[in-house]
Amino acid sequence: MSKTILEGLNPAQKEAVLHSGGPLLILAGAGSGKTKVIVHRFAHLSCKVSPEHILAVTFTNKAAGEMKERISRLIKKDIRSAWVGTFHSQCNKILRKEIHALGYGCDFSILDDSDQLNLIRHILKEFKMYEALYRGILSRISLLKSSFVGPEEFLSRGDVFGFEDKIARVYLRYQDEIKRCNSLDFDDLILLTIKLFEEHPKALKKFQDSFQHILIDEFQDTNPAQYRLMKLLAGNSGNMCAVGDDDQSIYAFRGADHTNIMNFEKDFKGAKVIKLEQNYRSTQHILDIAHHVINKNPYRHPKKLWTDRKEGEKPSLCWFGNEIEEARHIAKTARELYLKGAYAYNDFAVLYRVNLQSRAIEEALREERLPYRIIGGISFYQRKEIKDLISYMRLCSNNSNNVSLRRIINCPPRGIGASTLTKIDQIAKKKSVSLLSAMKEILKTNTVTAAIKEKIAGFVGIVEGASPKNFKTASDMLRHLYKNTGYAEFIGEDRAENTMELIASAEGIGIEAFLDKMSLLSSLDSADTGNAVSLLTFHSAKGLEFPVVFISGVEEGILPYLKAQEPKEIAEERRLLYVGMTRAKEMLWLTCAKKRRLYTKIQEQQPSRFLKDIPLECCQKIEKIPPPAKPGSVCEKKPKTFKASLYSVGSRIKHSTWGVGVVRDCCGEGDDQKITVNFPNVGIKKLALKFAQIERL
DNA sequence: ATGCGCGACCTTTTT
DNA sequence: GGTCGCGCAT
Repeated sequence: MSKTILEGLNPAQKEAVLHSGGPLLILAGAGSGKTKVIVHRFAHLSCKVSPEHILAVTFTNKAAGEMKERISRLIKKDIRSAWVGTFHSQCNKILRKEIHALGYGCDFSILDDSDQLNLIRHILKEFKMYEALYRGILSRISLLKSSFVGPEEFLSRGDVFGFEDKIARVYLRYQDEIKRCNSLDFDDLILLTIKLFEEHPKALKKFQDSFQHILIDEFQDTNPAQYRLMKLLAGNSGNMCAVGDDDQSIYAFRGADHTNIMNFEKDFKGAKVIKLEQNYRSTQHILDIAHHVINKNPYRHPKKLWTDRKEGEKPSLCWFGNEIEEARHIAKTARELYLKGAYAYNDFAVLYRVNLQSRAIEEALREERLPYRIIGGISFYQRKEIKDLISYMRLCSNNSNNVSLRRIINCPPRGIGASTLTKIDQIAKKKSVSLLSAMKEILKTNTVTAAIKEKIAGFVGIVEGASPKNFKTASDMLRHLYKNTGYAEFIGEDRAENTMELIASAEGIGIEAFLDKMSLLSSLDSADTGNAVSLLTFHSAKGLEFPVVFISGVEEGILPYLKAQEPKEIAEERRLLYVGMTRAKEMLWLTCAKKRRLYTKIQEQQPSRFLKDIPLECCQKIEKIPPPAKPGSVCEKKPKTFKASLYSVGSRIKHSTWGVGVVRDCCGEGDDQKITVNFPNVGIKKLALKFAQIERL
């Protein structure tokens, strides 16, 4: 058993896995086998203590899922019930059992960020504050919460300008409001768990005893609250193992504090520190330029990645007239590599700083007929119809959830508008009850017209008729709601399809479990299957790797982004580039454009300051491609028309002698049609349709 | 109560 | 270029 656990590990990894107990900090460079170490360490520990006594936390469901799977494969045990999960899901699990000690009901709802934004907007309106900055306000509040600054304390700090004062008032109100809704936001999940432990030592003791070892992934991304929670749980044993890389800290804007890494050794005296510097992902050339970029950052744990893989091709740096040419070059290069047969579509990734950059790239890829997928865009679960139906469910299972009620009270329109809602709100406040209870109150009185009463009664009827105890599964409840709320008639065909998909995904799942899952799910969790070029931001690229990576827009204003001004912010932008570069396994392109269209303005762009830190000799070529001389003469937007060919790119065919292959290119028309096919065991072949004996699969 | 036009506004976002 | 909220008109 123990032998397989150590198999294939290098000395540093082995040391990390075998470390017997006490605080351990693993500084794991990009591609150094970080997850492997955590998985193997978990397996090693589980030889002595049972898996339920190990707490392993990650930031994403995806990471947690992968970790679970790899662990159970390694130790050949079902660990589905083990404590391997995200910070938020672990806290949810604890709080569902223990939150009554803090005066909440255990049926609390979890607000997602659109719920939070709606609430903030509502509060601003109520305060007659017409700030267009509600997004900024929410993120301020979240930052304050995750660093333990309560509204009262924030208020007492005072400030002369009054804006902070306003935020403090909104903050206070926000906190009261969600408490009244028996709801928790993501920060509360962490904060209330801390509160529980700090105010109820017995509860803390119980979990401290239970968790004999703690493993934290992506430690550089923890915020002060998350770190404090982990320190509490580690208690005196200090059996805490944190794995992270300060060079990959790119979430400071969300409160992540990578100085947690620096503080670890202070907080845990005698902590063992192990560096993982051998990289298993990239070629030496890629590591070299990445190192030149990151090495300029002050305050980092010095480390230098190395590899014994081949040197590979030198990364390329290209410079184009505008973002369209840049995108075309990327698409063309990808296509050429693909046609050579060396790479599949999903070996390519195009990375960018801001989502709007994807537009030009998408267009170019379509022109080249390369399939692509955008990772991390708007997710299925953020669609209005999905969120609405979930809100109905939330309200029905937690009648105090005013946030959900506000969302759907007039959706589909049922004649309960702003004025009626205000009336309901006033009554709710006066009697300090939930909005739904206030509506029921109104029905008993004669304070509103009969017409409005009827509408209110209709809504209350819907909610009461859909009590969760009436249903066995989440899908039953959704089906019922979809019909009885009038939603079915309210939405169009394509949206109806989405709701069907939602209902299908809820099949056989309990209502509470389903709601938890929906609250704690993210866009990145949805399937990433399919063979396609990936388009994604640096942020979404973290933790991923691709044989061929294009980094677009390496320009001042994009990377570093315009809004990054402070040295701290610039340092984070630099880390973004570093994260991007270290995604590449074999080939890496850095591209820039002289002119770039941002929204409606066309801007002159300068090369990024970060490029100056890369020695010339480290790059294979610096291509300068001047913009076309005559703008009119170049095919502006030649709408390429393709005859619907029997054999489209990507389809599979069978050849009489070479067997099964994948069509990589089609050209010519009519009798002249030729296709390029890659036969895995034979290679690339060009076939004339007229002669070749092929059959479509 | 709803529908429409105008203007402001844009990062990144694991939960 | 697209979204979202506001204010005005119906």
